Amino acid sequence: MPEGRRQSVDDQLAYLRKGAVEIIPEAEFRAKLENSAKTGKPLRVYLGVDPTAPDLHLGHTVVIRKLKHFQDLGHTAIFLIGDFSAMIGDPTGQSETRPPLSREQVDANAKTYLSQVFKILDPKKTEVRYNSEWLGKLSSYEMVKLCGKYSLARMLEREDFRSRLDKNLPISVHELLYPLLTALDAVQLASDVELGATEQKFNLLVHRAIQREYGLPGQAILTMPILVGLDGAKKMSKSLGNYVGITEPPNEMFGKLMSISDDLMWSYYELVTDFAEPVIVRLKEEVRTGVLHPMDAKMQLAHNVITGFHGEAAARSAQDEFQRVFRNREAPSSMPEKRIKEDEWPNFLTPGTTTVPLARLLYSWNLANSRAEAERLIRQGAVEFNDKRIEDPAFQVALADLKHATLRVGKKSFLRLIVE
RNA sequence: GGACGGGUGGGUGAGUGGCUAAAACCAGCAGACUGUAAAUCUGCCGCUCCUUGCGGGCUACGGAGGUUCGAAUCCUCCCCCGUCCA
Repeated sequence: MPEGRRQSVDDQLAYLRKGAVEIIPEAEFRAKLENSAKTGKPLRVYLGVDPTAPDLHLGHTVVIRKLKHFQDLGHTAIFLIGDFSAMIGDPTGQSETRPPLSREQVDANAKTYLSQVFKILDPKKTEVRYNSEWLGKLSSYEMVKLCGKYSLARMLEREDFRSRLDKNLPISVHELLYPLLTALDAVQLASDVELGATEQKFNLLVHRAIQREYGLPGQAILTMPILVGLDGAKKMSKSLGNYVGITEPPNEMFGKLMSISDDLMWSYYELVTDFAEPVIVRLKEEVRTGVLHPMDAKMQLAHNVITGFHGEAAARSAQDEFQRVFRNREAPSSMPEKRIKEDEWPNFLTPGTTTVPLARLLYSWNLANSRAEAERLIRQGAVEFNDKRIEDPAFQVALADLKHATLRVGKKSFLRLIVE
């Protein structure tokens, strides 16, 4: 829905509601939109993100895309980097206390975050703020005053704390401070709306409550679903390894997106593409009735997502490559290369021979995490050397055979060797 | 500060002196089947060395010592977590 600056409130509402789980309170949110339409004053909408990891993945983009929607409608998008709060650690969804991040890590992460966020948001129209700006100089007096505005019982209502308490797991006192401190962001920004994933609901509501304590009207909150990771079970996260990073190369993205289950595909359509709701419904129906092959629907999804980050041409070639390698089982058009100088060979050679154990090569080239694993892979038939499957774990490769050799490990790893 | 309970491999969690690189389950990896799906089935799942063998060596049950031919299992001290009491 491009350039909807002067759209009706109903249209805005419909657009903003797509994919959202909850808008609290709904009526107030509508009133804010109406008021904004009347006065011509854009709403101040913010999303706070703690730079806890250096890279964004598709899961992060769900809520960033929603912020983008507000931006499209002419409202003020504020991207808040929690450079201070990241050093406390958000207890949300954590079964244990987070290790604190150092200043250096946070700064480095914040930097890469922004460049990635601007793949989605319009940098010229985005207000970027850092919460160290005000939290960094908060006095202990103000801190105590802030703590006086919320009760322990209410704090402990929160699911994460409850369950940890029940399971006799530790909760550090500083973790209680997290929602309170970040509430000052909402106060400082004088936000009308705050966005977040559903797991942030508690924090967002605390922010609203504290804003009112500080004499502000109290923001509306809009929550988005958590994107399920590639495994189809847990939330997408880097540490679980079930993610698609938004800076990943197109081929990588394509393969990862194709590996999700058919069921999961629809929530990806919903949350990480701009296909309109009716289009998604139609596709779903076509797959159900057998008009459209689910694999083709999934390819279209992958294509669309990749186009957003890398452009149409890259998406197309990723798709071609995918067909080639995985459907037609051909070698990839280009594979990673390992260059090695001829005079380095002696390091590998078995003394007194001119051969080297294949397992050792796999390990040295990072195709296996250990020699033991390399031998395992060979034993299980996962390894091809020059298109021939090797099953002897003690297989020796002759030096002469190594010039312009290719290695394949499993379905996804290829390596071309170039001896210079 | 006191009393009590607990800390095992990526996770959950068995194991109370040798048969335990450590049950079981989950996760993960590979192969088969496919649409590189999912589900399912089969195998693997600490590191290392070689002569690739039901091979050798090393490391591992919070930490450090000790007892013992032998310790995840017993003893001592320490660290960490929780519960109750103050």
